[in-house]
Amino acid sequence: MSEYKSDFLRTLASRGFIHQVSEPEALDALAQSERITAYIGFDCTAPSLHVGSLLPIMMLYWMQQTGHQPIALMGGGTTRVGDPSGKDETRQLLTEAQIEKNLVGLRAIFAKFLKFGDGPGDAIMSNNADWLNTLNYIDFLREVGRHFSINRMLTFDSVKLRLERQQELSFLEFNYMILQAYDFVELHKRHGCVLQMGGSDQWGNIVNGIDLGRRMLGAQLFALTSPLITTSSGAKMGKTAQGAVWLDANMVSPYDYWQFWRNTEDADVVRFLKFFTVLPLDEIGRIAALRGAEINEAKKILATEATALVHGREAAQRAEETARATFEEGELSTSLPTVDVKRADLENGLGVLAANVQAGLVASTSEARRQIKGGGLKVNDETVTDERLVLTPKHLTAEGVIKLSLGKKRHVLLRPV
RNA sequence: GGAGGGGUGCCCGAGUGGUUAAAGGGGACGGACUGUAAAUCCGUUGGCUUAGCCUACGUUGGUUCGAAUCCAACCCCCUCCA
Repeated sequence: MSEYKSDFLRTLASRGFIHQVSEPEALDALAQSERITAYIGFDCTAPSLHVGSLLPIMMLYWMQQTGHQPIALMGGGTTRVGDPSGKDETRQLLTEAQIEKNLVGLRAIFAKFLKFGDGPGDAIMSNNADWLNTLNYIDFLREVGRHFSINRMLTFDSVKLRLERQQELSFLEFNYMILQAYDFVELHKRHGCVLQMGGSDQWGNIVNGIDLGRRMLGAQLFALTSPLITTSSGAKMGKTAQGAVWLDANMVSPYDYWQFWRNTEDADVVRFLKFFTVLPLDEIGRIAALRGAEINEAKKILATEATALVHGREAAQRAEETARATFEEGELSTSLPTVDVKRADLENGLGVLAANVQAGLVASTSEARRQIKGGGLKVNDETVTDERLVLTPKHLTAEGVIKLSLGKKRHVLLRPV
């Protein structure tokens, strides 16, 4: 771990980002002697990135911080093929228009973590559609395809798994690894990129790229993968009942984003501080000394720091303050997530069931009914016992809102307009 | 192309004519206990205008007082053979 001499690898290693590295000594020496360029590929199957993509983004961030050049590669071309790794079923294909739309959203997120530009060390955003879309099939087969052995490709986990389980693997998907390998070569030619990083499930794909680079160009390329992160209780990272935790404020509000981190399991706090904040390690070390209920303080730091990276310091502090007022003071904070209701509807009387559905706390009136039976719904902090309760302007608090709560953690304010 | 097996709720999986909105498990949500944690325990887990009604067991028809369960056709998946 600490035997790395370059800032780059030392930083990544000490914060827990490294799972496997190919030829670590050579890469370490290279990163020490010159500015290196590395890339990570992101697929654009969704309009935004979620917490699951944060880890690779942070790797690019640290890379730039330690004086190297990161490339965020958008898989505009490969998204049209679909990575079979780790999936049982063929992935749905997206139209070009959808992909194009998604790319716009992703760009905005990267800009928060990386400095883009034309200077040395400035980050580059690239799109593999630029070279994949115009490939000539026969030329490609002759130049690139000749270097791939089917015998060997069949031994890769991503392929082997599908074959063993007798699950369909289309020729289209089978080509994914070739295209990804080709990306690496192309980025080496264009930008002198020598390193591809990614999650540990990408190891095989990355190594393919290294091989191809050596065969086609005689270049020495490197691979670095990060561990697969799950929570301590084994759950996948970044999923909640409401779905993925997106990095786009319109999809997941800064307050909800803050709450996501605030609810981290005890055992994960230190690890997450290293991954998802940029706090120096000695400070994290001090935080790590907290025990028992004090860990709550660590979680607040994690939540605020992680939120600040994505949504800005101001929004993070506002989220922290909202949470403090709501949970610690038991006060009503008007900066809780708010849903508008028509004033006329309220004057006519709005059923609690419908109100909670509108607020998005429950998916259906049936669910609202069940939650009331289980004592899980509150109006202005009073448990609802009668599902026929009707909300009227009388329920408005001094602040002019009605507070609806599901369980202890989820609160929404209804505001008449 | 031939022979056999199978498609059930968010997922896995039982159910072979009636009290089946469908066992059991997982996940999820709520409650209790806590520290807005984990573990544990309890409850809930199709929808609606909820003492009732509607929709649901691959699709479409049929048999029957009554079907997830029986029949026919079709679609899809798997196993073995070619």
